[in-house]
Amino acid sequence: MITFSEENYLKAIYHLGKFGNALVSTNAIADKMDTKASSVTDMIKKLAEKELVAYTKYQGTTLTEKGRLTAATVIRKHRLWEVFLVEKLNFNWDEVHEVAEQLEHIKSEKLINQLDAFLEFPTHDPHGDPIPDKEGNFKKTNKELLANLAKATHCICIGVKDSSSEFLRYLDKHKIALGTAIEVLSKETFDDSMVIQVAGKTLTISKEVSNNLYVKAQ
Amino acid sequence: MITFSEENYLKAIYHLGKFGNALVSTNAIADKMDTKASSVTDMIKKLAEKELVAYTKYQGTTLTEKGRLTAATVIRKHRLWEVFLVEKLNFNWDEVHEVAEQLEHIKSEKLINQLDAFLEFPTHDPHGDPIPDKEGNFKKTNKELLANLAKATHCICIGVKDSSSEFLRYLDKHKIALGTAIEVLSKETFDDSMVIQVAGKTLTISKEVSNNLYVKAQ
DNA sequence: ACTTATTTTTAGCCTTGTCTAAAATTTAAT
DNA sequence: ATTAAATTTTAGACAAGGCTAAAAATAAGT
Ligand SMILES: [Mn+2]
Ligand SMILES: [Mn+2]
Ligand SMILES: [Mn+2]
Ligand SMILES: [Mn+2]
Repeated sequence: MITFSEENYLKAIYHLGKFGNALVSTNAIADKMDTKASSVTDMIKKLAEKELVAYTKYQGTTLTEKGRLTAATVIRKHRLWEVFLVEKLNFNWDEVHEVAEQLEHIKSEKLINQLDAFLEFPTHDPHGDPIPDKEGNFKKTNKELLANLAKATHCICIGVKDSSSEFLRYLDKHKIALGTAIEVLSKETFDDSMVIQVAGKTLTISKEVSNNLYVKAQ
Repeated sequence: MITFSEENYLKAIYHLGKFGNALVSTNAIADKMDTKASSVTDMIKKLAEKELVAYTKYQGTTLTEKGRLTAATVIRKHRLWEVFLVEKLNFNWDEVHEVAEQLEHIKSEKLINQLDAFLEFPTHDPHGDPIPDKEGNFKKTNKELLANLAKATHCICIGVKDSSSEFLRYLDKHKIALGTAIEVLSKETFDDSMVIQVAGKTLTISKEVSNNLYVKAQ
């Protein structure tokens, strides 16, 4: 039986290691998990013992196939629950993450598959992140950061990089949601700010904003 | 912050102590929790420290008002989730308990209130048990055991005492569900078996069955 | 190449929740 | 009223998951 803590470590390694491939450092994990490097070393040993990660002292850690699938399944559950909270329980997209962090650890294959069906097999969560299938796979959509678009480009918002409550509520305030059409009116080279057209109004946004909005060019 | 384990102990004490009133023995808790008396003593001390139970050495334990409310809230969550699983995710009534044991520990007031609304404020779970409100209260319906009914009585099944998978599947097999009309055709004094009329057929049931079916006489 | 800085691991300790075995207390039986 | 039986608590141990401080290994700087 895998513990909540083990699942959280696997998820962190998955994200840090670009979906399970790259070597991840002990400190990077400690940072992400908000814990100490010594605690990470201890846990990595347990995960290696269970063959969920491959670990060589001082060199770093990667997920095994078994670890990758476990991590992807936790992420699948997290994102499906986020969809449930927004679509069925009227949560706002900035309120779901904390609850999903708990729900993602519920163990029941039937539960998650029925939930998936109940939600009509969503492909993305409320923040635009893809939902892995049962095998832990998902097609990666070609999204790009709004910051990288040229002047006069038309695009549609399809996701957020930063999904903090503060950023999401900023977007709410300015009527930017997934699916919202955006046009780049101008870019300021000095501070990388942008003037965009959104929801019938023009809006000046900082590079912090444009660097955290994923869009699909039209 | 209250732990999963603490919540489970409170729930056990709540059930054993008739909703929080009576004094509960250490052994009774150990039995119900499938643990050892020494572990119970340790935990009781922690709960007493947190003022969730009142405890005097060798005498037994009762819930405080704070403990009673905490226990009732966990039970509220458990039963709401059971309704969700049956009503929305097509679980059978014998499949929900294990998953609800996990879901009942999720911490989010908004989650449980929105779930309650989404389910349209159900009053009973799939086994006929009442769902406490936010204050931990519920009106107790006057149900009685089928075993106690006299010959020729008409009644409706409104709950199960034993909610084990085995018993529930036995009921499924014989088309007995919540709401099903039952008539007592005869009672055998020798072994307390009964012949009943249900779903258009006559059926002989043992005292193990009639002692575990709650009904409302018509 | 050698020294310094950074990263990582080890060693030892703590808390939570569990256990077994022994001691203390209460209850039951003569 | 004693003695025996059952219940409950204490003492001491352990595994999981965390911590701090010190040691070891790797990486960087001159
Ligand atoms: Mn999230
Ligand atoms: Mn998300
Ligand atoms: Mn249940
Ligand atoms: Mn139930």
